[in-house]
Amino acid sequence: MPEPHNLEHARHSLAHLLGAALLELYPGTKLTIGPAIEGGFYYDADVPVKVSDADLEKIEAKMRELLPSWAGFTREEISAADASERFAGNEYKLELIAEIEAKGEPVTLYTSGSFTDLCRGGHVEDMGSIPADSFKLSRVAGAYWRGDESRPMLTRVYGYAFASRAELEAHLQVLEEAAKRDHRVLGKQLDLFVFSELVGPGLPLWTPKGTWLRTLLDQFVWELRARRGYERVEIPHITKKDLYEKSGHWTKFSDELFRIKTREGHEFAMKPMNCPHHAQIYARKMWSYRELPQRYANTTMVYRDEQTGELGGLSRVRSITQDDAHVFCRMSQSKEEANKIWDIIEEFYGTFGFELRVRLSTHDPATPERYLGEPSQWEAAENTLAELARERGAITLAGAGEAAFYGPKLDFMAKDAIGREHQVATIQFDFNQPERFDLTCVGESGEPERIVMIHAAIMGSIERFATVLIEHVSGAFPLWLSPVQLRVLPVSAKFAEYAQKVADVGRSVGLRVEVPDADETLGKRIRAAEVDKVPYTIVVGEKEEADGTVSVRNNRTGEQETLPTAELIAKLATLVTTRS
RNA sequence: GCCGAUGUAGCUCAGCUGGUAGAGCAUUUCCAUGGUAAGGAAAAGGCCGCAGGUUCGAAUCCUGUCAUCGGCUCCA
Repeated sequence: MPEPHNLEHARHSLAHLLGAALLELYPGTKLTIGPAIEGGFYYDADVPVKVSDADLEKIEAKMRELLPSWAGFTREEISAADASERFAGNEYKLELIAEIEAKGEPVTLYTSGSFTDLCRGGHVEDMGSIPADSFKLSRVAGAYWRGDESRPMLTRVYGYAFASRAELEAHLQVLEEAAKRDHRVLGKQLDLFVFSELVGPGLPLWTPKGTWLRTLLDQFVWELRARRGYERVEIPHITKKDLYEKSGHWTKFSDELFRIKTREGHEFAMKPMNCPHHAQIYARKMWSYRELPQRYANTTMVYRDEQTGELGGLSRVRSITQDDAHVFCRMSQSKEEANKIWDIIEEFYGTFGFELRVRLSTHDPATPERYLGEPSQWEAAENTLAELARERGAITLAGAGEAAFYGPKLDFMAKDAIGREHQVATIQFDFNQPERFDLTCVGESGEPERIVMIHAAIMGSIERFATVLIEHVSGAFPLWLSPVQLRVLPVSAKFAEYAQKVADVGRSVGLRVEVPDADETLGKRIRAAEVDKVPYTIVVGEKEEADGTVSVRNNRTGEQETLPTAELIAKLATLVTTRS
């Protein structure tokens, strides 16, 4: 969302102030760049000493100390040569100056207080307009110069900045809310998955409850696919390197491949993707165009040797479960197939209340060498996708240059309950693998015809989708997806038998029901069900047993009612089958 | 992988400047037999991440290592 223009100026001005503070506190510091960002600002500097989070207070104090001596910013335009002299010894600024000069832009300096910085502008008129309590330094981090990992690592200090103290605090509140929804916290609390130091980083272990979640999500996707003619396939998790040499992935993925050498010296790899395997299933025979499309679905793990620093919770792992599917079809069928996949995506994400946005990712005509295949083929495929988007009335973002090297795609972004957007599903056309594996069908004329392959992941990866979903619903899954759907609590042990009877009625229609021992007070057991985010708690005692009823408590709303057992169970069963 | 921080009981966390560990919740047992968000008591539970080093003595200081977190780079 766009923020008031002057707030961005305030943030940028505060970055200057931060730079000045760093310079004063750490002599020998070489400043680089300090932009405004969403929510605040940062400054990247080459600081000769180690700066840690503990120093933030000191830096912030220095900023507040300097602030009153700053007023407006004065602009000064100087020659590149003068600027270079002025920033002699600061190779970062010199690099920037050279770039500005090369672009033919004016070299400008901005001064406030006693601090002058190379800057293109965009400041507040008066530093006095920035409340001293409207900003807060948040953390120190490392960042590569120019975002290039082959270049020096700089010290980056981040700060939050808003128009007022109240807005700053509101922002911190939002962050706190997000932290409460953190899938790592909820995953532990709800007992969904764990990591073991013995198993290794990025290799999640799924508990019984977490496995229910995975299974139910996968089943849902499978139902949507089965209705559209997909068939399940299964493949081994390792393969000879030859497969990836042929597919072209051996070089592209080489750093990420987990390699295996057999005792006879043959080289294998854990699969980092499934498409080549699926292509080999397709390639098993000659196909008539009448038999196409062939649609193969396969939920399976792939393995990628991600750098340890990139791993985090479930959102970035080394064993990734993809709900992968590939459609092998003629180009003329591709639109209809993409349309069907889109239907699945819409129904799937709609069920959870995600708002979707679509990006049409096309090739960049300026760099044809980055793409494989005929320009005419690309154009046709991109037109197909654009047409489809138009027909569906979707608001599509243009993503020129965002295509994969092997074909254009539609990328879907889902907005979650607290407004964050996540890239989720994709529909990708692939010209590369049909070419490399010589995938064809026999057309009407009896001649072989090159086919197209469509990659169709709905969740993308179950791990990543699970993080998005857990945080979206804050751990309170809809009934159909809850690992435990119902907890039956007898008021006391006297009614344990009746509680079991009620549970059995639920289980007979496929509900997942728990009946904990009545060895704690009722209040405590009700609280436990609430904390565990079980959707419904049933309480039974003397009255219910006599009437054949149950008292049910909706743990999402706190409402409760008493009704005949059969009636409640039938109601819940309906909610489950309709996924409402 | 890089920069910074953190690692103490199953979980969440105390443990000041070095003198070999503590709470709450969870667990187990006993009492209480409960009516819609925590009844009471007791017990058990720790290679203070791991390996070295400094020291009479290390959870505490130093080095290395592993893991986690916040970023960077990369990515489903």
